Amino acid sequence: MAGAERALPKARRLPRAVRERQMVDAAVRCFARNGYQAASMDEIAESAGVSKPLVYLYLNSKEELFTAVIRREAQALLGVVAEAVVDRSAPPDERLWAGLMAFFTFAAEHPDSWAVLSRQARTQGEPFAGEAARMRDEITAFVSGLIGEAALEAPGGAGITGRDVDALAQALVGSAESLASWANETPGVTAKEAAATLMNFAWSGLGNLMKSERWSPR
Amino acid sequence: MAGAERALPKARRLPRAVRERQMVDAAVRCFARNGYQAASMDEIAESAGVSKPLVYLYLNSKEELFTAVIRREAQALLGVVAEAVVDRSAPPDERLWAGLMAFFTFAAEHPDSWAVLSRQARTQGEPFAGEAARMRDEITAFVSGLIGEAALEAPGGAGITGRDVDALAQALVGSAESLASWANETPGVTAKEAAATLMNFAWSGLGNLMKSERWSPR
Amino acid sequence: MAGAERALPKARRLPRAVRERQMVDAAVRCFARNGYQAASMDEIAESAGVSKPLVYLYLNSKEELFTAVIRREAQALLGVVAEAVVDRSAPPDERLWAGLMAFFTFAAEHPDSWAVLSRQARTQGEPFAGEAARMRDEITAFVSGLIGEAALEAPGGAGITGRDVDALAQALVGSAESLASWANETPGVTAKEAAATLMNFAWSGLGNLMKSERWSPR
Amino acid sequence: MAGAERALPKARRLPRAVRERQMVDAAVRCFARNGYQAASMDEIAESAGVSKPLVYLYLNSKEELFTAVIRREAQALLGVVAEAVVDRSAPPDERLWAGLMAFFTFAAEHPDSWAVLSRQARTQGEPFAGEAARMRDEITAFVSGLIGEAALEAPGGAGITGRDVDALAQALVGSAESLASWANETPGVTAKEAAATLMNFAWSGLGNLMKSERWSPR
DNA sequence: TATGAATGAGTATTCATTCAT
DNA sequence: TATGAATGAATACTCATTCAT
Repeated sequence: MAGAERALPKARRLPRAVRERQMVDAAVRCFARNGYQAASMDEIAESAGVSKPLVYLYLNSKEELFTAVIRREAQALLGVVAEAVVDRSAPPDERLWAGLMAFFTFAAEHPDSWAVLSRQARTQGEPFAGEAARMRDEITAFVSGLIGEAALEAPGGAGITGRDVDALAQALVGSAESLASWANETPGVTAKEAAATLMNFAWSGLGNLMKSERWSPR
Repeated sequence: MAGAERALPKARRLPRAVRERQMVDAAVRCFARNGYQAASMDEIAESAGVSKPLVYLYLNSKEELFTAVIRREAQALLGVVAEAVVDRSAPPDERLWAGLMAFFTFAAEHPDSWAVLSRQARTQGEPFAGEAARMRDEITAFVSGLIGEAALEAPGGAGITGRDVDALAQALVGSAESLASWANETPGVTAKEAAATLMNFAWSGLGNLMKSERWSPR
Repeated sequence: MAGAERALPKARRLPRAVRERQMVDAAVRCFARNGYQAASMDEIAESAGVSKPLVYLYLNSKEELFTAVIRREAQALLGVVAEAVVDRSAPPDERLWAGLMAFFTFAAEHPDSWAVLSRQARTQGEPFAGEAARMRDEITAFVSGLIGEAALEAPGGAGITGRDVDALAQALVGSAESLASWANETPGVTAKEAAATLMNFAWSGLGNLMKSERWSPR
Repeated sequence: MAGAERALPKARRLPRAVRERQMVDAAVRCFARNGYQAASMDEIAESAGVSKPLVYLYLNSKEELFTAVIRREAQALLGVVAEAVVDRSAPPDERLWAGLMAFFTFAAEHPDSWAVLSRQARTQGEPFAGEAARMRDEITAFVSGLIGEAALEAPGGAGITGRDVDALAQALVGSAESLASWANETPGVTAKEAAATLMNFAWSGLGNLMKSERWSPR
């Protein structure tokens, strides 16, 4: 009983930067659980422990808040992946492995972030749309690059066209997304397992492609 | 008085089944373009050429309408794929190829249907959630089956566990989804190309796996 | 007690046109008493005996509702004035008298209408602005016409320029506005008195002007 | 450390009177452009170059701030007009002329002040209402006095009643208001022109009245 | 079978105002 | 003297849903 004469449950008068972070954190949670439309500003404000006007004072609108969320989380995700693959002297398969590990680890450690990003990555109707899609494109482009590099090293270029590369990148990114979400909702699946599955699935397939061992109908 | 005093410009008094189909068609369009939350019942009713109360009379609620949409479209998609792979005597790779062709063809021919299905397939927050997820699970299970079969035929089972199989199925389904959406929004990409990409990407990868040629870190 | 088994205080299910009129009526009252900004849609809906959504269904927005109000009331006012002065063969003073009588009578009989119109007639900041100002300009132009006619008949045109005419019209309209509002808030002042005051004030002044009896400083 | 370590870019710590003037100045601008309701305290504080709490510290509330604005501007307007007509030995027409010149000059030189005053002069709904109306009444009373004086000098009193005088004053004030606003929004119209128009319009009309030359219907 | 009329319950957003320093 | 941080209360507008016919 001594001390603590009025337990202050909600820390008040915090500096703007701190409050702003709290708000975006809350928004990540809410958008992750309900999606953009169904999440309400009331809910977000309450979840952040502040009043609605303060959210508007700092973040201006639901749309800007969402944009801030996507940007921050996308930046974080891209950041860890980029750092993992930064060593350009490493062989492509090791770079891919490192990137995948970083990616699956991020998704596992920040399930809400991943939920927001993946949910919105393919949504087009919304007024903002692009923000998340842009990040996906960035990742896809990076993967395209990796695959392209590998193709160049292949004996005879393996007859792989630019569109082939794009399509393969789409496939690879799609399977990574799918695996990440599945891993998050399936108890006991680790980031390493997910990465290994994808590595095996993808890399050996790509390897065969590079050796011109293509499957064709009939 | 004699003769057509009611000049039915908008065909009225149609049998229930027909009206219902019109409504679900309209709903597919609207949900595809705007998503579940942003699509409005007003919009759907107008797009179907009927009054709102009629929509409620036949479909009861927005949620049930959406469920009906997902069910019908999922059924259609599953139907064409199932029919394509029905010949259990065919070799697994040919069955997979046939299934992929059916899948990508459906997605290409019914872009709105595919948009609704894929957009909702991984959404969890909504009150209904399951409907679309259920279909995805069904497809994934079928793919798991195919992969499992292949593993059994492999010399020594190749040391592939049940969860390996599930993970591979998730990866495969994810890449199919990603490729389908990419194909739909990229002019000039045909269903056959998409299917071929995936077949090469996946099947050879799987083939290597079966031969125990696994990639592992270090 | 007999009969009236469930006194229906609010007539329900009225045809759209009727409801719409009720709403605009209510809006006239509210805008008159509180001005555009301070009047709330809740208040207007309640005053009209309907729910807010119905107001929006029929009138679309506060701005459109206000525009509808101004348009309807301005039309009504212009209508009675125009009808009063329609006989172009009558001498100008009689036409002016008839117009003033019509104007002051309208203002007296529809004090709310007059309040809305006069309050908004000179407001410029609002997003719509023009609607009411347009009506004032129309009236002013008509008065300009009358004065211009009179000037033409004057011996030697009396040296009156176009801008003189405009200025005189502004003065005349301003005094009419002022008198109308004063009459409405001063018990016992009739429309006829107000019209007579203005007629004397204005017409004789104009008469002198026409005779070139101008006042000048020094 | 030595020397100007506080480089006060925005002059800070000003004496209260100065700050207060800045705030009221800013308020005049904002209220003039947007009206009472639409002007926001944020806007006013920013326009005054101070923080909102300071505005509240000095002016207490939006309503009091507005009252302060009206009072100051009305005082200023009344002041210049009163000074212009102070010579009670001058003939009435010259006093009126001097008053009108002062009025139109003020309106032209302080368009924002005039905008606030005229916009609010006839507004009744607002909670304060009176402040601006009071000033108008004061001016009207003064004009009434002038007209009454003239009537007394007229041969036989010209049969002019007290209410006639009030009505004429309303008309005169109304036309002055209208002309002032018109002059402010019409490029090239000078205060002198406006005053001359009104003088001619009004004074000759009044003169006729005094000579019992009344217009009457029929 | 079909609809025009109507609303309860929200949602994003804004604003005057105050507290703690 | 001066302000950054914070909010209660309102406001315009929307939407899924139902009633009466």
